[in-house]
Parts: sequence; C-alpha cells; structure tokens
Amino acid sequence: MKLPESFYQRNNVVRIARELLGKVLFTNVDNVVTGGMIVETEAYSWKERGCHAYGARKTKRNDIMFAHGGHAYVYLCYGMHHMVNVVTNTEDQADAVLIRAVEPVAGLTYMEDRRGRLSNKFHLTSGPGKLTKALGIDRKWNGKYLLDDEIWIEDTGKVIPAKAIEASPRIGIDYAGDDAALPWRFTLKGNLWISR
DNA sequence: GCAATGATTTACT
DNA sequence: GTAAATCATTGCC
Repeated sequence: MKLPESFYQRNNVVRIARELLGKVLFTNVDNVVTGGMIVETEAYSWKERGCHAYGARKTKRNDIMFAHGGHAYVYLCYGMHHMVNVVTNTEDQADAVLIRAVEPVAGLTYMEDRRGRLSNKFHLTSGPGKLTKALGIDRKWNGKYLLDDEIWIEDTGKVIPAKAIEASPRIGIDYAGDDAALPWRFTLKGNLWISR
C-alpha cells in the first residue's frame, strides 16, 4: 500500500529518512512500471547548510520543498544527473529526504534498457544519478505528488530491525561546514546496492 | 545579462 | 586515483 500523506507530513525529517529504508519507490512511465527498495537515504533540512533551502532561501528551483510533505523534488546536478528527494513536513518547513540508492524489485529489464550496458549489475541503481535514470525520472518530474500514479512509495510490510540500519555523515557536501558531519545518511547494513 | 558552480558518474592516466 | 563531461540555477554586475 502507498504511504499516506501523514507519513510525509511529520516534522522529524531524520526519522522519516530512517523509516523510508525498506520501502519501495515505484515509477510509471508510459505504463511501464519500475520500482526499487530504498536502501540509502539522506535527510536535509532548511535549518542546516547542506540543504538547498538553507535559511529558508526560497527560489524557483527549490520552491517545491516549501510545499507540504508528499511531493517529489527532482533536481539536476552537475549538468547531467538527476536526483530525487521526498519533500517532508508541512508548508514552509523546507525539509526533504534524498533517495541515494535503491535495490531493483520491479521492471529490471526496462531499467537495464535505460541504463545501457553495465560492467556490473550492482551499478544499476546504486547511486542518486543512476537510480533516477533507471527509473526514468528527469526534472520534468519535479513537483509530482507521491500519492498520484506516476511516482509513489509503497510500504510492503517489510520490517527493518534497528540494528540493520547504519547512520553516517552525508556525502558530497563538504561545503556545509560543521553540518557536513551530521549523521543524517542512513543505509541498510551490508546491502550490496548502496553507493560507494 | 553573464559567469561560477554543484546532494555525480564514468573513463582514463 | 584523478579528471573530464555538461547545464540549469544562482548570484552578482
């Protein structure tokens, strides 16, 4: 079943990031459904420097982060890679969870088509830019609602024991100063689909 | 209006 | 291990 709006609209983005592990992210592109279990996330809040919306800096790009929880924030980075975030919290509280890696569970062949030839199948979705390409997401998906039928997250009933979750500092945000050290990255311990 | 730059990936020295 | 690819958005002129 799809995660309800109330899941996203809580005000604890770190907790939501942790609870998203083990849930399954689906997309529907031209009636082709692909999906992957979330194995790596990062929490971002406008209260810390790692976030695009730091200091409640509202721009055209991150506008969707200021909407209430349950929207998708898709952003193009380094000119060639897309990233998916899940907007959380309520209106004007710009918190979001970045989905960094998923484990493919549906539409494997379609994902392989989109990704092209790979040296190692574990590279299919083991990184933020890779999983968006595998799932067919691009920046036109920015602002889509996660309770609609193009992109959504399901709770499969799978329970992740607390000891299987590992927290660590986030990746690639050295510019964030002290906030870069916050252990707001969550991974499923030992999962092979986690990014390096 | 224009230059600087980044929540990355890939291929090559 | 390091560097290049590549472009929308941002922030300053």
